Amino acid sequence: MENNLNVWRAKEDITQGELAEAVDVSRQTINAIERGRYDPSLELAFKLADYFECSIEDIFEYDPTGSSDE
Amino acid sequence: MENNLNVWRAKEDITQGELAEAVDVSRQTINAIERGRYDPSLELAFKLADYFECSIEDIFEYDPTGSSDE
DNA sequence: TCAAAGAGGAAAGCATACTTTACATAATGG
DNA sequence: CCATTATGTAAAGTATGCTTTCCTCTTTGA
Repeated sequence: MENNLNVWRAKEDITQGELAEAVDVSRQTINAIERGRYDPSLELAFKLADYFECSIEDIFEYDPTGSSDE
Repeated sequence: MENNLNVWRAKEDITQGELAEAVDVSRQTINAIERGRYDPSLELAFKLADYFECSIEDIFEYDPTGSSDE
């Protein structure tokens, strides 16, 4: 799974902490997702898409070949 | 979080077991999601949307008011 | 010079998604 | 009547998402 959360965040010019507060998770959770340490829950994905007013698919790209980091 | 996975499944006329195999999870996982016992991971949500050739938002509806069962 | 605040990053533990195994019920058809 | 198929449920264990705490680096300002 890939994501361009940092790009969306840069567009809005907000910090990880601000985004974290907006979607009600810890700052470290946003950090971990941007760094690719893990994928968010479906709920958090919805919250992020809601915040940026886009679809989940606009932020996250699922790679069916799926070797987690290729 | 609400979903109409059973409707999509009915459209394709497949069993929980068949869907489970198609998206590579256990039958109980599909069952649990349909029954609302928990939400799928983002990865599984992508696999399901892929399978039904629709968007995640077509299957799952996030309720921001969020009291889990209202 | 250095204390404080702002930004990002990582480890350990807690919460939740998922699996395996097992059992129960209803519907179908020999 | 009995075997099979589809669904629902549950308990125990594993994997993964998330929080809390701590650390580093940079910037600011007295």
